[in-house]
Amino acid sequence: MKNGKAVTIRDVAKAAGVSVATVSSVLNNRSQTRISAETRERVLKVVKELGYRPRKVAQGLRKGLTYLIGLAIPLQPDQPLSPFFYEAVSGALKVAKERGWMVSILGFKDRDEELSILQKAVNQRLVDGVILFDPQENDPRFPVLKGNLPFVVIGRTDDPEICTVDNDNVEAAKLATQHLIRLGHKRIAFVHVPLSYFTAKDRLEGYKQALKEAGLPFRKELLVEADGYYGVEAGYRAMLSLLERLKERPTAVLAMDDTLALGCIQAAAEKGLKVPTDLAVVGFNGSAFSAHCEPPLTTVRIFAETLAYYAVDMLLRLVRGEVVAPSRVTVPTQLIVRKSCGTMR
Amino acid sequence: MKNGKAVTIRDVAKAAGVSVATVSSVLNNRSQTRISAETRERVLKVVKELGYRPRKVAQGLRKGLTYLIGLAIPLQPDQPLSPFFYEAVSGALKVAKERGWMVSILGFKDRDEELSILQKAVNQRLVDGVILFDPQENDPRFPVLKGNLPFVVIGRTDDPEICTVDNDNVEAAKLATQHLIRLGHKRIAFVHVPLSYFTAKDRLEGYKQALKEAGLPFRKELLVEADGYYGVEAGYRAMLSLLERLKERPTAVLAMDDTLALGCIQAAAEKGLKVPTDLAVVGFNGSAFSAHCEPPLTTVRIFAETLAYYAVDMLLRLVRGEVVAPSRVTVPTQLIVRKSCGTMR
DNA sequence: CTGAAAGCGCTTACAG
DNA sequence: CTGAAAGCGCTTACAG
Repeated sequence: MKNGKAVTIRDVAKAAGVSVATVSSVLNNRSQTRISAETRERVLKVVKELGYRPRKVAQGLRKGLTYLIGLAIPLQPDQPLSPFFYEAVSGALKVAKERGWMVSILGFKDRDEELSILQKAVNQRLVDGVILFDPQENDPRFPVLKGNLPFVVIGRTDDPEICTVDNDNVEAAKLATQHLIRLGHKRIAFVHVPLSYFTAKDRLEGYKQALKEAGLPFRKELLVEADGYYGVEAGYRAMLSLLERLKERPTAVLAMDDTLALGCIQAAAEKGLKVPTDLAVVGFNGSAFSAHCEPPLTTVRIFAETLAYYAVDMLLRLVRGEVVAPSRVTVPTQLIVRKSCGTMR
Repeated sequence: MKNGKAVTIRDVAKAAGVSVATVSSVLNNRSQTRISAETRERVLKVVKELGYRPRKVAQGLRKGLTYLIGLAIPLQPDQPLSPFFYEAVSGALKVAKERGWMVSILGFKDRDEELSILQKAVNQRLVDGVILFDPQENDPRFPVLKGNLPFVVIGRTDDPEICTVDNDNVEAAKLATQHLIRLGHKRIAFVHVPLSYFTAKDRLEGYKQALKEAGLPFRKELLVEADGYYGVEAGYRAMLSLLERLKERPTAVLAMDDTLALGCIQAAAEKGLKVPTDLAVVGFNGSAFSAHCEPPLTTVRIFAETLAYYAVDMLLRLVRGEVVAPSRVTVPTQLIVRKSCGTMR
């Protein structure tokens, strides 16, 4: 087939001396149509000889499918992607491949671009379904997609009709906070992204619950919203502003993400504070680098690959119209204790 | 259109009282067919009202295109992707979007899987073209693709017929080595991936040239091949074995990648060596984390986003049959001096 | 057990 | 200036 015209089902049919319908039936193992063993064998032989494989795009047009699922992922050239999404892509790819689907990255730099890309995906039927990340309250993406394109959200939503895959973020943050409390900390800061994100909301809730159960007061002044969503710089700025603002500084900080935690460590260093002796730090995600920074980061491991695996699995069932009841899957997290949180005070 | 059947070109034609051919001509601005201003306007109005957008997959079948380009990227769940690929995806997405193409990730865990995926891409016409990374000598991927599917390689090849986008890796490694020499180093180790990769070969060449021009001897014992391709662990093991093997230890090390460099720093620490005082370290890539590790890493910045941008641009021209002469594009690099290489000895 | 025909949603010569 | 027809490469009822 090198350099030649691509071989089509027609070529196979001609070479095998049967109709294209027969070739198709053999290849798809249609139960409706019984094919004699010898015909089937002849067809299969020719298929193998010619190296024929049905064109996905042609099957797709006929079946109304693109065999493509889209991952709506933030991609800023300057601000490199969080390892979280890397793992997610990897998990998505895994299921997709198993099921004969492909994964396309729907990259965007802000919410507006994301919305326009999703709208385009709907209009041009670019993909069969979409995976969405980081849901917010009144998420503007849902109305664009609802009823038009199947989608699954990684995270929590307030709309019970939407399929989601999420961690128990309340529990995760609670465990992390309890760990710090057990080490003797009483003033624990919390660095978070905007609370309109359910993930931030849930983790704040877990943080509060842990304090409450330990009989510690919740102090609003120990909360900081990172101004740049995620990222080292954002964490750095958040921690710096916190340290400058507070009369009595915190002895520990729980950061919503490893990159934010890294930024906190930098800010602390700049203020002459040593981690973990002067400031205990705990992050979220358990990204690869978290084990290799200085000091190694205590973190709540989020299994992004697993989240994405389940999400795509669910999405593919939606695409096939298999799921009726909206499902919500919960993936466990895991506290990884390293040096940055220190030991008993 | 919510929940209803998707609107097709037929619907538009009917609503506008014209033929589908006319709608298509209007939408594609065909120069062959002159359409009267009023017809065009009427069609455009209906298109807007109905929110019609031609289905990509249908256009594709007709034009023999998938409007999809594939990025063949290593993806091991356990070993998270290097930031290099992140940036590359981002660059690829940028051009693709500009030109109305989509990007699909062709993930694989080893060379065998990569080959089988590429073969599948050829047979099933999954994509219109492919971007390949990290070329080797006698690269087994080229024969699979050549003549069957357009492709562009990020890196250097020995086959002049293949389109490539690359850095001048000889020059880059030379500049980095010269910098270390200028700081007073005479025993500079080089941690590299297998030399069958052209990138490793070229960087070794630059390293050698710098030594030679400075009148320093090239010592084979200062070379180490990382056993795990890239990654912190691989760098750690490489450096450890080097330190244990050598009687007289190096005062500096050039690592082929930031993750390898990070591993070298860890190994050094374990052996009681301080970076940069006891050991100067220089990496490659300039990944985001390189500015935030301890100490901040001196590194040769590789602009993966730009590499991918040019590669996809070139690939799209190949797909359209525009490029005749095989092209090779070279993207500049940049030495970023931070703390890990230290100062004058 | 197998084939002829219709059709998925477009675009493109070709007529008129 | 515009439309009828063919066709991209498949799959799927439907005949026979």
